[in-house]
Amino acid sequence: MTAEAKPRGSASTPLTERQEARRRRILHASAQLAARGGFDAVQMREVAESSGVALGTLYRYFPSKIHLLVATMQDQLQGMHLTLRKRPPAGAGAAERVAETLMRAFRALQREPHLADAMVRALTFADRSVSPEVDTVSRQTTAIILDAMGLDRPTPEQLSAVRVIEHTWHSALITWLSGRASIAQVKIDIETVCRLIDLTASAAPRQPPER
Amino acid sequence: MTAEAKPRGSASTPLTERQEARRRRILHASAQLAARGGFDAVQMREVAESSGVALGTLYRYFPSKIHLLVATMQDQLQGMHLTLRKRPPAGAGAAERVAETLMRAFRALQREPHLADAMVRALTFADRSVSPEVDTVSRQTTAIILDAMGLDRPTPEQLSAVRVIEHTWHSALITWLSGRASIAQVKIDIETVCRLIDLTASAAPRQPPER
DNA sequence: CGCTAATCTAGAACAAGTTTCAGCCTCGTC
DNA sequence: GACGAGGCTGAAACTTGTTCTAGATTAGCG
Repeated sequence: MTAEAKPRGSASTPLTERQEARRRRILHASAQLAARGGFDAVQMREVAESSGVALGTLYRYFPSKIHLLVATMQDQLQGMHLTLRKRPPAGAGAAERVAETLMRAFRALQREPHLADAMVRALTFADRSVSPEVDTVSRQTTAIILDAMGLDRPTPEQLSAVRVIEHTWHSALITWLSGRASIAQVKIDIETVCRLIDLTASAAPRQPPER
Repeated sequence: MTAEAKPRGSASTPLTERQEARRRRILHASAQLAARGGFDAVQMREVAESSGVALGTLYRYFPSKIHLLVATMQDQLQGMHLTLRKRPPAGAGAAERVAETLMRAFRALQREPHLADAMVRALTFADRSVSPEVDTVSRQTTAIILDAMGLDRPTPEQLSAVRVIEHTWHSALITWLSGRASIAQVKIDIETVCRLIDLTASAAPRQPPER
């Protein structure tokens, strides 16, 4: 019942330097193990040992394996967002640009399919106790897509389209990771769903369809 | 290395009557436990005891908890498909009919949210070893949607749209189950993605756009 | 520097999914 | 009706996520 200050979340306690370093080591170990063997290879004891931290400490930083992997995803997504921003997509329409961006992200994931597996499986398996963290990931993804669309003040309709695109993105990734869809198929699905953007664009009077 | 004939899958061994009964008892116990407490409440020992079967036998019928829950979903989906067929959707366009059908299915799931949780979580968490079973579920879902569209010979484009709808359906369910989206939001997402159907309809020369 | 509370460590312990095994039972066959 | 193969049972064992505890360390503070 004491007002404990766990090193969780965002602004609970500022985290000392050593704590920040520990957290970073843990995330690094997690990503490394995940890259090697996917979700199953990320074993809490191994993560602890591999990052030079006691099991109890690992659990203090990340209250479950799912929390850990979702945090790993936040970490990776952040890097990806920065990378993507460096070379913005070149397509003419918003739909093309979003599709191009997502395909670029997809190719990045293909380079580490096991890591992708671990992160995506954790994300979709997460229950209510991880909602805040999953929500953060979702917001990051939304930001990436809106970036690609070149919007900063989207209409509700456009937000709906973006949500649907995210749904498709996650689910398509899963079907690919579990070997039920080919890379080509994922590409098609992404391109298909991105057409929704044009649909809402015509309804949104922001960018007049001067053609 | 012996050519064992496990009571798995479709056509391995015809399954005797008692075996069929066992299988049914197991699925029933699974659904019941799931309906009570969701994914976590489906504990293999409990399923075994509750269906009057030894743990080893349970594992002979369903090689993992995920297999069991995916099979449970197949079972439930089949029932749902029959129910839905009885009263076909009444909307004018294919998009409306699909949206209506999915919303009807969604309301059915809302009646047993814990069961929905267990099934959907299992479905998205399934790895490659469950691919055939997950694929069956996917085909069942596709059949339901095509039914609602009133198609029996869809174009590749329409199949893409259906796949995207399925993606959205699964992912939207997950966000709802984990409390990150409201029922209203799921409705909007479904309606949004269903607009894709109209998009492909105009491109498909089957139903001439006689206005 | 010395104190106190919080944090960290090592390790045991627990929970639930999964595997294994010895022995009994059932089914199809002769 | 006896036989043999495979299926079923009961129980123990193993794995990995998670929790708990006692003692050592560390951080912040007077």
